[in-house]
Amino acid sequence: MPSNYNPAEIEPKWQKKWADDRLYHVFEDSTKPKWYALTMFPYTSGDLHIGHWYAMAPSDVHARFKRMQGYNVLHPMGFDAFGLPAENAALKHGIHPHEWTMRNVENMRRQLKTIGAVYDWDREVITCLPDYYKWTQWFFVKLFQAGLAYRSQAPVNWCSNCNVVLANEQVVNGGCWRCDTPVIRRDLKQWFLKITHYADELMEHEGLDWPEKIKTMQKNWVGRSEGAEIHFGIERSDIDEKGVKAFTTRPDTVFGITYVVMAPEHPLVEKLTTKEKAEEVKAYVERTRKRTEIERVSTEKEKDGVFIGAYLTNHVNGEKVPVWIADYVLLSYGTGMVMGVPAHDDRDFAFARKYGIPVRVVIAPPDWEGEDLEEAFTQDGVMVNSGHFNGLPSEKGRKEVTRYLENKGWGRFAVSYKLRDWLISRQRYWGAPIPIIHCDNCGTLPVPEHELPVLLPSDAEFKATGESPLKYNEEFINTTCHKCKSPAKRETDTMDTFMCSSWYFLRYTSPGFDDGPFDPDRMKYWMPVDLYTGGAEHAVMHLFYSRFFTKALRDMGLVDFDEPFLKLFNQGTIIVDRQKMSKSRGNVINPDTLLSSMGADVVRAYLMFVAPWEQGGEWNDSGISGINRWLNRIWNLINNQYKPAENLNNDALKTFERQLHQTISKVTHDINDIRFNTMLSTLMEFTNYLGRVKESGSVPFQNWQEAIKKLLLMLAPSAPHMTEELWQQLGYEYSVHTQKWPEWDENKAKEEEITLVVQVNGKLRGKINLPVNVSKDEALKSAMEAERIKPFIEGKKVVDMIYVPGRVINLVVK
RNA sequence: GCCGGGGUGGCGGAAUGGCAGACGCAGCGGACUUAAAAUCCGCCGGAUUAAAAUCCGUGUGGGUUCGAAUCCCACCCCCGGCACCA
Repeated sequence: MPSNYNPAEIEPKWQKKWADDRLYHVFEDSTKPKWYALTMFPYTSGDLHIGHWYAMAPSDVHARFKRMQGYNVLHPMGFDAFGLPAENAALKHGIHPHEWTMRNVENMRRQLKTIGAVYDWDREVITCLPDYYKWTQWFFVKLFQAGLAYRSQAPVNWCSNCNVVLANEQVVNGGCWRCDTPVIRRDLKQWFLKITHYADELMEHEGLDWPEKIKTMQKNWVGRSEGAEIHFGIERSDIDEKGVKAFTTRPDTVFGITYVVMAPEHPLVEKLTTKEKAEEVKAYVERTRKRTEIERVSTEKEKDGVFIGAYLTNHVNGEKVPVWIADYVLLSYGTGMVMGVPAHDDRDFAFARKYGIPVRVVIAPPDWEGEDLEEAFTQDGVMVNSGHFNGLPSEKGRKEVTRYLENKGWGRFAVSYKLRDWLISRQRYWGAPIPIIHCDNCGTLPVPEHELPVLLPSDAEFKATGESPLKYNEEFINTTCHKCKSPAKRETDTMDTFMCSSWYFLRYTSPGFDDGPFDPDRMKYWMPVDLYTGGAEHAVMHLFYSRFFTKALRDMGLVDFDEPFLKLFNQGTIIVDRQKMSKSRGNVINPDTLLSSMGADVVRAYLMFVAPWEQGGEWNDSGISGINRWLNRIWNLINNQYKPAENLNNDALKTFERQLHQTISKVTHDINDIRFNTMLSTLMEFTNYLGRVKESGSVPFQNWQEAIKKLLLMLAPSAPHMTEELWQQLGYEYSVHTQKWPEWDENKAKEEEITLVVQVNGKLRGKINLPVNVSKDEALKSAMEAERIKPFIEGKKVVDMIYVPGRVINLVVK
């Protein structure tokens, strides 16, 4: 009596057996090539939704495929467990962040297990546990010792809702990346990591198989521009400074400078401002301070500014140029001051018009005869009104002028970057404490290695006041200086959670290792990651930071590679009702209920089938039933006895073999190239074909059984539970997941007959079947003689014949 | 504004210079059933048509080619990213 496909019964059964047998236990096996397949680990938000499945299930399919191909595959899973939501939940519900987080870990681990992935849970990593964050702190100390971590007073991004500072990368459209609250500027003493040290290297993606999009985003984020720093003279007896610098990419326009603009926060503004202007300037600076980043950088807003009464000397022509301040000039970029060349910059042009500042043309537009400009001319041209540089093309002028300035001591070649150092201190509780002590005698000292971890006290009051909760924990804050033994204070800020995720992929290679963050030998065996999959939203956050970490570790001699992730793949997003899934919209698809009705295998396959993985797709309840029907069809195909017909012929068998081998070839290519949707449709087509063969019984039992076996092997990565069950029913040796991936025979896959499309004047008029080795002349002859074609060429002159072997014949007639 | 990606039946999508719409969903018709569900079979871009067949059809307009969804130019729309970076 054939059984029914009942995933609710077989899936838990096999998951338990695989776990009991440690089927997916991974160790360093030097006899096999290694494959490190990494999926971005989830944040411990509480519930796994279908979006998580969309990230995890297809990557598991690919990892399983690699296993069957003979690779020693590491495909680990863990939890990004520090972070604000834990603290917010604590404030809201009165649960301790640790308890909230670990409860979520429990639940999510349970849910992750239902996916049926090859995760080796012995390698699980949880970033909020002391045996992990000890090493996060250790890395901080190493970075500090290498001169890559420093503390500095600076204007920083502040989210007034989260009560915390944000790194530049975490400000999205002028708002907080978590809650969208517009960020404001605050002057605070903060810890930074010197990511700018690697600016040039981070722009390069040499040898990396990454999406163009991400590479471009990272390049733009670094924002390298070449130009010059130009000095201006301060000729004032009441001021010590003799000069001030501006950065420009257009040194060829220095003769066109008619004013300069400083950022309102520029340190010289107060000194330079004249008495008469003091009040006006002060008001403008105040207003700038209060503005959110969004208001300040909005391109919609008309630029405004204030003349501060002072003048600087433009060395190239000795002119005195007025000094303005305007909030569109940012202290954080370049030198915090720009030269104003209205004739050749759109912003300067608008600014000069508004305030009646003269416009002087120094790069002649084509056919220019000295008339006033209607708009700024920003392209290249010939230099005019520029002393002895007149007549020089502006492109050359950029170099010549800079060289001239350098000789005179009035400037130099310079490179400027948009990238800022990574701000990593956070004024919150739920993070790894920064392992630093402040001693009145010895200054700022890193905690010695043997004293790590600096444990996060469990009894801190975590009110979101904008100050570090640890500040008020006497027991935590008071310590002894290990150098001079006098009382000292601990640093009370915690680290950005992106610190934790910048090295977790190294920890997976040797979890539990006690003598360092990772076992150097095992790390060397597995790293770098061969395939990293996850969302594109981490382009200039996690992915960027991880590359920085790797390069810093390389320079410390801890790793010997330059890049952590060789191939990167970004999956798309699953949407519901044309919207992104989210709790607040109430459109979250809960995998748990799907599992009881259809099973994990159906959900896995549906997610891969719905659209190309990189594109993402819409969740559709009736769409998934198509996959459910298909898996049931396979189940029934195998559970109902196959009966060969009485008279078998060899041609039918040849066709059968050809179908099988073509399927293996197509499926292998598709799964290898991460084209899961077409891989599954190929398997569906083959299933439909097998259904017809079964009806006719046209091949011997032996061949049928062999084809079924290969079908199961090809389906095993996608539907691991069902195939394991059927594999066992057919009496094959446990487990289907330790079998070899089937191979195809090119000879058996080859077509014996080809179908040639026959066109007349480019229009399809018929098809002819011919042997594979047909000659050109024979093919053309057959085409002209075909019944369907004759009417179209009769009475006309054939002027050309195009023949593409195996594909098409095109008869051009007049 | 700039930089990516995209626009194909009722829907998700396939085909990246050679048969447009594979595969699946939905729909329609039929078989089985007392009936329904499930399953199986057939049809399923539009127009003309009894049918055969023909014509039209891949965002819009042009071009290259024997031949274009695919390549080139211009434009429109959608999605993602960046956006006073001097």
